[in-house]
Amino acid sequence: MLRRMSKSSVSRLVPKVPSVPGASRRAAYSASTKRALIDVAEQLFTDHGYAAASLDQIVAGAQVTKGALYHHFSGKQALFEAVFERVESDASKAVKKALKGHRDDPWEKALAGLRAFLEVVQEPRYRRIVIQEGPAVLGYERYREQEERSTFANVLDIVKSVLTAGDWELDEAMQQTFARIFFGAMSSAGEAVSSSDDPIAAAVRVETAIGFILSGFQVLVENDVTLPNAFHEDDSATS
Amino acid sequence: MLRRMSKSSVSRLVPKVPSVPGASRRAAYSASTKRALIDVAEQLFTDHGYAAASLDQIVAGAQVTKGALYHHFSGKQALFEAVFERVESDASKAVKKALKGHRDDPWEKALAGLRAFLEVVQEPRYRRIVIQEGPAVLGYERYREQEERSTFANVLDIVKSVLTAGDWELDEAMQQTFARIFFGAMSSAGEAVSSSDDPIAAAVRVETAIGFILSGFQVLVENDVTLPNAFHEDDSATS
DNA sequence: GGCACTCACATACTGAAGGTACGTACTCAG
DNA sequence: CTGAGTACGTACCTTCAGTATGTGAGTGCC
Repeated sequence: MLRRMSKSSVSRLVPKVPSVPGASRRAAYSASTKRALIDVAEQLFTDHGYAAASLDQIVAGAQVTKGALYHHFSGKQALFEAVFERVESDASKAVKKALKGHRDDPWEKALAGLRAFLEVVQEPRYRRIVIQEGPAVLGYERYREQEERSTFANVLDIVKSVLTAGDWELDEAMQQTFARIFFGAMSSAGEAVSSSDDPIAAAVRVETAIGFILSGFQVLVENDVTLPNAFHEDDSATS
Repeated sequence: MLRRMSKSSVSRLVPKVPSVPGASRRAAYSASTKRALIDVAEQLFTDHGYAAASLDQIVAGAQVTKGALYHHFSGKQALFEAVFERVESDASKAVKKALKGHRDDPWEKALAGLRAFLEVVQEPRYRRIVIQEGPAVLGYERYREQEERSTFANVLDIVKSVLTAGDWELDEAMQQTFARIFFGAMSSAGEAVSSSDDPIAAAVRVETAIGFILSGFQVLVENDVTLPNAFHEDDSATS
């Protein structure tokens, strides 16, 4: 029973060795198995969800054993986190790419970002891994840390562009608040789009609605309407 | 070893028997244990999350055995769903209560609903069970069905009030879209509020931001600006 | 008022799945 | 060439959701 790497080395590892030429062969093999684990895990997590995807299935799909998995990851949750980061990273890149070339008109930039996000959110892996399972598996704290430096950063960027369009002086906290609101709006809208019977029509409706909201914003900005800072003073009129 | 109902019947069931006078004693006992299970499950799900809360802990807390649990519920998920429904129902009632007496001014109604929701969303049980774990445990489909007839219904009600304030003719789908967007915005904002270092200040910021967005709406409505229906016709200007 | 019947549980067990301890072949520096 | 460490594989343990089955207290019926 000593035919250890008979199948795996031939059918999976060998074709992917020249990924990083500078590194040693062992490191290349190691990186390859790690990628294979993440690949298979992403697929199974997307298809069946976190709880229903067993580690046995994952390691079988990657043609390794649990020993390999626990060598690369501290546990199932860490593996999920690796998958999560990659999906998030890809999504963030896609949105960021769509944002290029809109440095001049922040409103166009916002709409471009919205369209890109509505595309991303229709990917099953993003829906399942990031939106649906992310908060529960990672816990809201870690979930938020991850979002903070990827998709949410994009939204914050857009929001800042739009807000500064009217020469506004808003503190960081208030900008974050606006970004949170729009981020939540887009996530929810995105979910509605992707789970709709007619995603295209739903996406159009979302664009229309958010476009309208942005129009209201624009009108206020152009008319130099400031934020109702009265809220900051006291709570005099609590019914 | 035949002291079966020695502890349970004395310490827990007896004091709650006269809950439903008309029903038989057996039914009263049964309802009492079911409630106890839901109570304990709600607590443990809130404190430790769905996965980390074991059925053994739950039945121990309710002073029953797994036989009782599986008599009342088909499984762990069904128990969670019962908890979910109650938490959602309570939240919905709280918001609905705050909405009363604002039939005249839809804008005030919206703000009142917002404030009530921001209160609700700070309850740990709502955060954990509905927002954080709900989508993952129930699956997005069932999650949405539940929301549809409770909290989301409230938001839809508010949105319709606001939209019809300007004598608008919007189809149901478009109203639903607006409601989805605001619902997502409020959920996300609520999460930000409840996980903030200073929830009160965060709540004020959210109120300010959403109030501002509503102001933009109001301006558009009062100036008879219609929705950009051009989106519905074609996609002529896709960059 | 006795009696069968059923409901509302309790008890004991099973299988699956995440995690761990330890062994081993292969690689690479020297 | 050789010792050391890496990158796994193997076997086992533990926890936990779910199941099969038993049983006594209520309840309807006569």
